[in-house]
Order: sequence, then structure tokens, then C-alpha cells
Amino acid sequence: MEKPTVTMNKSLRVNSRDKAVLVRAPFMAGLSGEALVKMLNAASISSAPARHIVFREGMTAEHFYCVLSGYVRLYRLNREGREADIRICGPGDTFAECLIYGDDIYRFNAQTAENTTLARFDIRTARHLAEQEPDIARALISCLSHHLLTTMDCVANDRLHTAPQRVAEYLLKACPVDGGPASIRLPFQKSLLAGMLGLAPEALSRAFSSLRRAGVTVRGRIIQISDVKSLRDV
Amino acid sequence: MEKPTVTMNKSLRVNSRDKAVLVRAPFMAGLSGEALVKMLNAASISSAPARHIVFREGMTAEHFYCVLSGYVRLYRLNREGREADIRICGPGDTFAECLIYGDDIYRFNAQTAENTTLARFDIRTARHLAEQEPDIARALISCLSHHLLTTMDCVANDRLHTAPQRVAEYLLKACPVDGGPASIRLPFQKSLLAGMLGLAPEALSRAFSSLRRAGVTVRGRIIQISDVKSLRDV
DNA sequence: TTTCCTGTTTGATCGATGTCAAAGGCTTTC
DNA sequence: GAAAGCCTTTGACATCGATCAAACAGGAAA
Repeated sequence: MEKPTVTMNKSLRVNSRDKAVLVRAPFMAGLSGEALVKMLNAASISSAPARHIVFREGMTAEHFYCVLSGYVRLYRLNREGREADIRICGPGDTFAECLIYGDDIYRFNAQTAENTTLARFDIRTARHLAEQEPDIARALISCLSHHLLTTMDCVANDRLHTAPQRVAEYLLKACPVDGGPASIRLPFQKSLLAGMLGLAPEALSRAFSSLRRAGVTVRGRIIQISDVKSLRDV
Repeated sequence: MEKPTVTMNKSLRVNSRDKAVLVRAPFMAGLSGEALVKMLNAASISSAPARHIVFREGMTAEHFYCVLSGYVRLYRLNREGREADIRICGPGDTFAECLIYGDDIYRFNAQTAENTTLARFDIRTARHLAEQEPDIARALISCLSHHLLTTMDCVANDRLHTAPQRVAEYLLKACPVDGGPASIRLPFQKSLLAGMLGLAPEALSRAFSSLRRAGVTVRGRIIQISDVKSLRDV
């Protein structure tokens, strides 16, 4: 049990690679010079080790975040303490930005899945910026729209597809090529992928083994697909 | 099978009750005079009978909508043709507004669940208005944020709670009082509630009957709750 | 009020996934 | 390179919810 903390472990000088990720993140891409500078100035970069609690459900929401490297798990608990992931955020993803005009309380827990670098924005500052700079408002709208669509996709997938189908869909999205053989390296642990797809780790494992007949071979984080096209028929 | 149509069945003169709902909708509430007038001018009111297809997944997205009366089901199909509801929109709810800065294609199907009146907004016009009027941008951000939170709740509920728990949660949200006995009248058919909670109608029925032990009595659309507090323990 | 239609409930069954436990295999660290 | 630790896989089992079919009930229309 780690105690909830608002501040990150250590602040770092802004790394050029971090800055590049931040500027290219969907949230900031398309910002003009003036607006971009304002947002960059409002950001503070920090890093956290794996399993660090970024915030907990119920805490006063003072910041929203953009992942620069690593992964963050957004999840909620039921009464018995079982966790369910709501979203997995990777490099370029923004989270808790939906609280910018809402209650001032986090609605879920956020925990790093591995060594992670985050950009942190003060929510009140961002709100003011969004009201001053139309470009920032536009970026926010665009970002929120995209999240909403993604999350609706998630609901539909959960309700419509079985475990192997969800895995196949993930692989197809991650596939660089469109037909023939392909190879993918998972960017994170399988247990994280399981949570992303709304599955227990055991169920993900079984889904993979049921995909063997569709030409999917798994060895560690490397996934070989003998024929991408046949994955679509799962 | 109804053919997909972009236009509603018949345009009506703006009813005063419809207008009242529109102005009070979360999307427009908080708009100042100027911005409000612009948005109202951009709206066109129309009505449709039950089971009317408002739009289909894959169609070019030209409008987004606000429900003034009745209910609209947003859903997607799997390969076998089974439907899964993603969201149920009631009076005051906005849908497809998430396409304002995205692809120009609807990502799900929309069908009226009963006699329904809708306000329709041209997406391009709304986009321009959002860029001209900061208040409209703010309203959009607020509306999208709220939808995103609601949809994330939906994912968490699906993954964390059983059918009876989801029904209990719905009843608690719908409850006017906070403890003691209460009575609720469902505003729509049970099959719609089932879809909303991600259940087959039979599963909803069984969930209700399993809630009898928690003091829930169902007769038609009327639901009696002997003790609201005990519903929380489900 | 009566009838018909549609929505709802109930029963039986099946498939899918969560849970627990133990064995196996990567990865990392020394 | 070797060992330890954690992640992952596999098996067995229980549970939940979907599906199909048929009985039932409620609501709308005559």
C-alpha cells in the first residue's frame, strides 16, 4: 500500500526527448506558436517509478497529465477491492483532462505501470488558457472528442466481442502491415494488455492460445502472425 | 429494415416546450445571449416515430443532435448482426457531437426508441461557431467532458459489477430520496434499460427478481423500493 | 371493456470468463 | 552466466450471463 501523493517523486529538467513527445502529443499537436508556448510553460515534467500512485479516486483534482514515456493505468475498485482498468495511457496520451470543467474530484485511480515520465498541468491554469486561447480550446475539444470515441469503442467491444476477438482486434490495430505475415512486440506486460481489454491475465493467455489456430504464435513479448488477413475472420 | 435516411420525417415549427428543453440542455445551459441565439439559429427541430434510424455507422456525418423528447439508442453491430447499445440518450442529451473535430463518419448507429423530437445541428456550422464564440467552445468542452466521464463510468461498471448491482446502481441514481422507501417510474421500456446496462432483457428481468430480497418490487414500469439504504448493500 | 399485439418473465441449457492453485518460463540482478 | 523473483501459463472449477422457447401480462386500439 503506497500512500496517495499529489506530487511526483522528483522533478527533472526538461529532457529534449520528453519535450518532443509532449509537443507531438495529440493534445498539443496543432497548437500555434503563442498557444504552444503558453501550454509548455504551464507544464511541469516529473517522473515516477513503477507502481507509483499518481492519484486516487476521491482526491481533489488539481492537475491533469500527459504521458511522455511509460504507461499509466486508470482503474476503479469495487467494494471487495477488485480492480478494473478503464484505460491504459501510453506516450502522448492525456488523462484527467475531462475534469477541466467538472467536479474537482478524481473519478478513478491512476497508477504507473512502469517507470514513467509525465507532464503535469494545473487544471485551473489550463482552464484559463483555454478561455484565452481559442487554439487551446480547439485542441481540448479535439482531444476530448477522440477520447470519447475511443471509450465508446471500448464499451462496444466489451459488449460485442469475445476475448479472442478483442485480442485479434488489438493485434490488427497494432499491425504495421495489412496482409501476409507480421511480427509485433508488445510495448508492455501482458497483464497490462489484459486489463486494457477488460480481461483477467489468465483469460488473455487462453485467448492467445485459442488464436494459435489462426496463426498467432507468442513467445514472451514477441507475437508472430502468420497471416494478418486470417486474423480478421476470428 | 428501414432505409437509412439523413433527413428526419417532418420538420415542425419550434414548439415552446421543445425550445425550453433545448435551452436547458447541458450543452446550451450557460450560454450567454449572443452565443445562445447563434446556436438556436443553427438548430433545426424535427421529430421521428419510434424505431426510426437517425443515422447508420459509416454514413457521412453532417449533423449532431440533441434529444428534446423521447429516447435515442446508440448502438453497434457485430458480424453476426447482434446489437449492443453504447448509450441511451434522453431529453437534454447530445449525441455525435464528438465528431465535430474528427472523421466525418458516424461511428455507430442511432435509432429512436419511441416517438422522439430532436434538435439537429450542422457539424461544420457548429465548428465555426465554436471557433468564433469562446462560450460555445466552453460549452462543448463541458459537454464532452461530461460524456467522457459517463462513458468511463460505463466501462468501469461493466467490468466491475454484476447485473443486480448495475440495476441497483441505476435505481439509486434515479431515486429522489436518500433513505427509506421510494417509488420510481421507469421513463422507458425495460428492454431499453437492459441495453443501457449492457444486459439482455432476460438478464434484466432476472436481476430484478434477485433484487426482491433487497426489497425491490416491480409492477410494469413502477418500481417500489422498501428501503433505499439496503439497496446500497447489493 | 375486450381483443390483439408486443413486451416481459420464466425455465432450461450452454458457453464464456473469473477465481484459485500450482507449475513453468522470462527477465533482471547480482 | 547463474539464480532469484516475478510474470505467465495451465488445469480445475464455479459463476454469470446469453440464448432459445414458451408462457404470461400490460398496454394500445377498437
